[in-house]
Amino acid sequence: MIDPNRLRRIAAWSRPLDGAAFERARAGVTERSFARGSCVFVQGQRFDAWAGVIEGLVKLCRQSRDGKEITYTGVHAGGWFGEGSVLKGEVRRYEVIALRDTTLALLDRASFLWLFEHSADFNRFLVGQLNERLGQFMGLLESDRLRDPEARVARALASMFNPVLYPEAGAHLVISQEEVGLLAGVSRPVANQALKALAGDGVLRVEYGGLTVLDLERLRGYGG
DNA sequence: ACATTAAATTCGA
DNA sequence: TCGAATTTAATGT
Repeated sequence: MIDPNRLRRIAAWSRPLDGAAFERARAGVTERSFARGSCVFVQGQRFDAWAGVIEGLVKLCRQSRDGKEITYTGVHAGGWFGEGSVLKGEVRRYEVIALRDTTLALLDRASFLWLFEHSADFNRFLVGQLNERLGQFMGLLESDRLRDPEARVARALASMFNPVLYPEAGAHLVISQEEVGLLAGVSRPVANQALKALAGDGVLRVEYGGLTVLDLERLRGYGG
């Protein structure tokens, strides 16, 4: 069974839980590693666990009929995803790909539902998370500049700096420009240009193998 | 696609 | 264990 301190470290939601709920979470969490490029969850498969990224980076995406791929969002260390599919007990509507070597924590469906039924603290976290995602998707709908690479990159990044979804994350993120491109749905060179433009506006700073956000509000503004 | 530069790794003392 | 040399990864155009 997972060490209690490790669980607290990798799962912000576990920290407010009381003794019984915390033990239930402890019993339900397992860890699993995925190689870069591998598929974590297949679209259409029945999904039975809620997942959190301990280390690495995954993207949630969907193949449309004409073969084009739509990336919903990227999830990096500290982020949890899949609550929708677990709650509704329905098949996955999207697939999850590891963009680099990644370790996930998995909370099995039975434990998730138990916490959902018995823990107000757990529900508080869930509601906050769902609300934040709703806001993200409403922003997506409003956006009229989805074709502009700068806006796409800005949106992809802004979602990864969401302070509710990533309570631990600072302003710095380790991510290559290739990974930015995969998340934003643009080529690596285009991602490079977009990042440079954003850096020129003083919204962020690009570094080797990563970037630092200087003005999150303005970064958000690029998309919606 | 190619050239450049940063970082990680290996190897020899 | 230190640092130079080599290899790998990321960036810029």
